[in-house]
Amino acid sequence: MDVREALLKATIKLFGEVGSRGATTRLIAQEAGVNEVTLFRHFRSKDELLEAALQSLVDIVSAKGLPHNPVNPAAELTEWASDHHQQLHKYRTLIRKTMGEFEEHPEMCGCSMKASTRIAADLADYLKTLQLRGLASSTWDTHAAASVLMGTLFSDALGRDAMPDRFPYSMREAVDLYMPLFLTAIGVSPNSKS
Amino acid sequence: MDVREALLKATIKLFGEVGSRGATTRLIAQEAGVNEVTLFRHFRSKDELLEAALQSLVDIVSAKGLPHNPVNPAAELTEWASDHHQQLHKYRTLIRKTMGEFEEHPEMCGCSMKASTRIAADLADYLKTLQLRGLASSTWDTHAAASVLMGTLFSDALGRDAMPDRFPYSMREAVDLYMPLFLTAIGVSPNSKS
DNA sequence: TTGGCAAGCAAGTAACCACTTGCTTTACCT
DNA sequence: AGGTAAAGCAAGTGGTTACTTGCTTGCCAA
Repeated sequence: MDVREALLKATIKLFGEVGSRGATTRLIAQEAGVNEVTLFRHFRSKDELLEAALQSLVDIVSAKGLPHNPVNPAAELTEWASDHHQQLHKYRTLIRKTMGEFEEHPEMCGCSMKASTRIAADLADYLKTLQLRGLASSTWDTHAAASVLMGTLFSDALGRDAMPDRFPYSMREAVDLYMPLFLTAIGVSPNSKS
Repeated sequence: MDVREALLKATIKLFGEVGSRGATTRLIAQEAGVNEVTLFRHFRSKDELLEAALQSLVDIVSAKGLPHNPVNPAAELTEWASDHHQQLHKYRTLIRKTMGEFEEHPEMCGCSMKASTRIAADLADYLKTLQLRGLASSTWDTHAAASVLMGTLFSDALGRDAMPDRFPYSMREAVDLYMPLFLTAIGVSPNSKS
């Protein structure tokens, strides 16, 4: 397998476990199964490696999008939320580290932040379409509603393992508990079927 | 002023800025205006200092509670949310670092997690009371509803500075945009006045 | 005046870090 | 067989880290 790819993969894994300062070049090289010197032959510095690793991850993780033409808002939003929730949970340790190091490595975190911003914009667009077509009530702000749903999923996926008492229901039940609340909030009938 | 207190304060400030690995004993001592050796005369190790510092902070930060007897749910929840939102935003860098180092220092983060869990339980209790007294609908789970509100405020307070595009409204407007959505979700009239 | 305690200060220790250098080995291509 | 490029390996460099040691200074009370 490609050495460069193995280094990127090892970097992502270790970064998620011990952060950028804990992920030493020695550990990364060992995890990738290559010599430490080889690491510096492929990347000029550790910072360059970190940035490339996070960038490669953002390229890989492309979330499923919402349909451009809403047909069954309740079903479409629920499926989207479930998928987004799982993605967040899968990368929760990485996301936590990235957030924690935002002040120190803003350029490194920038790419993941952009991904999140794009997803939020897509969701807000979808919600706007629902309003325009009369499939939802029009008394609320689309960006605010998108923040409510994404914030709920985000804090659940990231806080669930650290604070089990705060989430006394399984990951699978979670979305089913959140969605009726959200759909009621935006005035979409939870029972509609196509 | 007390040396020990100055060290705790400096530790909290630096931890919020550069994390536990970045907050070196040299920096902490310099920030506190004492000699580095003095630091080790007051605390056996850096870890002991970090734990004491976070513990002291949790003792200081005691959030305003919700009333035991709901009178005006919309007003009471809005005031509580605004207060909680401001607290989260004030300590956002510290919270980010704490989350990022959860895997490495679980015992250190445990105290702040407990605080969050207690606040969530209080909110869930309040919401349960609303249901029992017929002040809200009863079709939703109280813990899930608490997670929706707290998750929304949490991700806004922590993500606002990193992703300004995702939150195209000011911090003061934010709660006013979120609350109508949440109150609608739990079946509380947003317009009720006492 | 004297004793004790808290803090300052200079220096040092052992470990670890990112990164470099010089050289050898392996593998593949013609 | 021979040439080339990539990887391994041992060793080292300069810097930083947590933490220690030995000694001096200042202050307050008996």
